Amino acid sequence: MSVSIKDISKHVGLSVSTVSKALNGYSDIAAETRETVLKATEKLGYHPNTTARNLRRQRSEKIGVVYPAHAFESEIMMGFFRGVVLAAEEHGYNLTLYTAPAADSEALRQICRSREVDGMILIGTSLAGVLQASIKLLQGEKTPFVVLGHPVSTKKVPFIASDNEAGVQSLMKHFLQQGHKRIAYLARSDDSENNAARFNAYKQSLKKAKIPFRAEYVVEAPFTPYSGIAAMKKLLEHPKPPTAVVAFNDHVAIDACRAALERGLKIPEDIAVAGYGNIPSSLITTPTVTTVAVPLREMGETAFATLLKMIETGKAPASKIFSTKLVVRASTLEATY
Amino acid sequence: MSVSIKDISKHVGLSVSTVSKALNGYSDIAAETRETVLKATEKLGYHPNTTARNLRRQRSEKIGVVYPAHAFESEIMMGFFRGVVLAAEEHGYNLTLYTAPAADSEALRQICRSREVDGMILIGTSLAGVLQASIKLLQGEKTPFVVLGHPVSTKKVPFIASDNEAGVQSLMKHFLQQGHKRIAYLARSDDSENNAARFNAYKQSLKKAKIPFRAEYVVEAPFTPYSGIAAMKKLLEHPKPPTAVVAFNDHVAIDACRAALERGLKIPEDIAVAGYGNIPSSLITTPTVTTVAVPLREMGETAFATLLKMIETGKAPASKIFSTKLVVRASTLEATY
DNA sequence: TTGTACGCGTTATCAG
DNA sequence: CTGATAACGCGTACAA
Repeated sequence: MSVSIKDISKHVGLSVSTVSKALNGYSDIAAETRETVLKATEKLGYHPNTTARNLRRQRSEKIGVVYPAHAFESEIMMGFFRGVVLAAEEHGYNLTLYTAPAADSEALRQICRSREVDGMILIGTSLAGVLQASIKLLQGEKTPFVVLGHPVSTKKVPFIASDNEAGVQSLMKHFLQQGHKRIAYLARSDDSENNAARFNAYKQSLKKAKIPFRAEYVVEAPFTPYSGIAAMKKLLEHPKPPTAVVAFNDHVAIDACRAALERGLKIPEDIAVAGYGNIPSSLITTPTVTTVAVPLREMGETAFATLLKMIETGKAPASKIFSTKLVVRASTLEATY
Repeated sequence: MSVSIKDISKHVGLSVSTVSKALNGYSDIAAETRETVLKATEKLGYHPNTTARNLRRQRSEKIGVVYPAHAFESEIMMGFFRGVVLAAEEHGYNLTLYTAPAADSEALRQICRSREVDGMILIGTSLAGVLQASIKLLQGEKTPFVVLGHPVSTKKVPFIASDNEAGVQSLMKHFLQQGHKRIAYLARSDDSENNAARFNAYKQSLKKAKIPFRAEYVVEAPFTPYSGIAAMKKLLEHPKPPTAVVAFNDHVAIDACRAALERGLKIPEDIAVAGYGNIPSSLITTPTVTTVAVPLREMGETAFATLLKMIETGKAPASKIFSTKLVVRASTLEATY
């Protein structure tokens, strides 16, 4: 058994509540008394039992982070995590990890009802529908939450996302200016809202440039390691393969590059490839990958800050959409058609 | 206020304790009574308050994971994390995150005394001394803990590590067989024990091959992003630069490759580079990086399993050292001297 | 300024 | 088989 407030109470001959007050900085405690208590605290090596404190205070100073099962394989997620972790540390909160419930969201409800966290951050991207289901469920509970890395159409749910449309538009503009006509899109329908927005920007850009949309130039790359390789291979089997590829994200783009290189193609001369996210890996592959830079860490920090505000004020702050920045690298650089 | 056991008690007209027993599967409860209680539970949407339960049970079903501040930038750490996360989920435990205390380990003591976790996993690698200090402190507490990814010389502290010596030896053997005479080592003294072991294997291998050790062929690459670039540059300034480089880990090796390529060198013709860890990135860079494969995920899982055993039995299981496997890739492949 | 008493939600013990 | 009672460790109106 650890040393508790009761032990101190006995040791200094004061009541438990006096000790408690002294420790919690109440003003109605004699300076001398406080001194005595603090000394005993030091001497006995007392540390408040957070479980008991939480039970009493009805909060835990902990934030739950819910993430898709394979998050630790995605550098995008890790970028978000970094931000959340940093912000949490700064504000004296700890993080409790929960993998997103594959099917039943019952687990989530349990977490809310059990009050083991003061709020939750849902890191976006998950199998289609799962995130939506989770959101729906959480709306029925009182635990505040924010969604990170994924726009949410449901009103009143604060989310932190990047400007998918503008990001992909800048990419498309880059390709169109280079004279590309056959531009493909490697999709991730699993990541519903993000994909929808990026796909839409892709289509709109084509339309604006009066280039007909071709369904054969859209191939799926699901959220499994190296899925982009198979997707790209399929794309290259087309009799008139694309000259440029917009990948859903950098992981897919990197995979796509590998697949193209393995086919003996030159990047960007034969085919240009671009991604989304500006993850660390996009800088170390050959060729380096042109991408849409997204402030992952900052978004994570903002998600935390937003949640904190919800916890403190009880109100839902506005969602935030971060603007992006085109980063042109070798994978698209030298192509001039 | 959430619905509590008391509400159910009222609703079904049974005492609180009977309800509790029914819910916890005690055998001395009439089947019918249990049925009634379970139904009410369902109807009222009851979920046990874990904080209260933990206070009573004196445990939290949570494991603390302590990691160095920049862990989310290291794929090695992420590999460990994956394993820990998976194992925790499988065993119904949740993870609470703590960044390793930079200086004062007082925070760690607080965590132990406050009993907010049942045990802790210290993910190795941190600024020199910090991990040692933490271990020393934790030994004075009763919270069980294991160290992951870092051998520990202190007896009675269970750790999960990879076989550094054998790993680097296999790498050195590979280089020596190719005829390399000038082999360099990019060190990371911060990661004390791992580095010591790898460095030692490097030196021993040289000695065995009767190649004199040269201090100029050892350069530091601290635990900061892209530190390997500067280290490699320094190495290449040597009038007689090495023909092969053993990097502390894959991140450093990848950096080293970049630096060499930027200098216009060919890999592996001009200089061969090998790393340690077999992280995902080592497979997607150009050239792909020869490395020592380490079962990161499995190590994480084992760390968790070991800790669980400690929690359940109160005894300290043996440490485990995982054997490694040489993975030869393009960065060393074609060199034949 | 200090102490008393109670409650947070749960579980364990012991009578009945 | 069921229920009253205490206890886990802490915080806070209220009384003294």
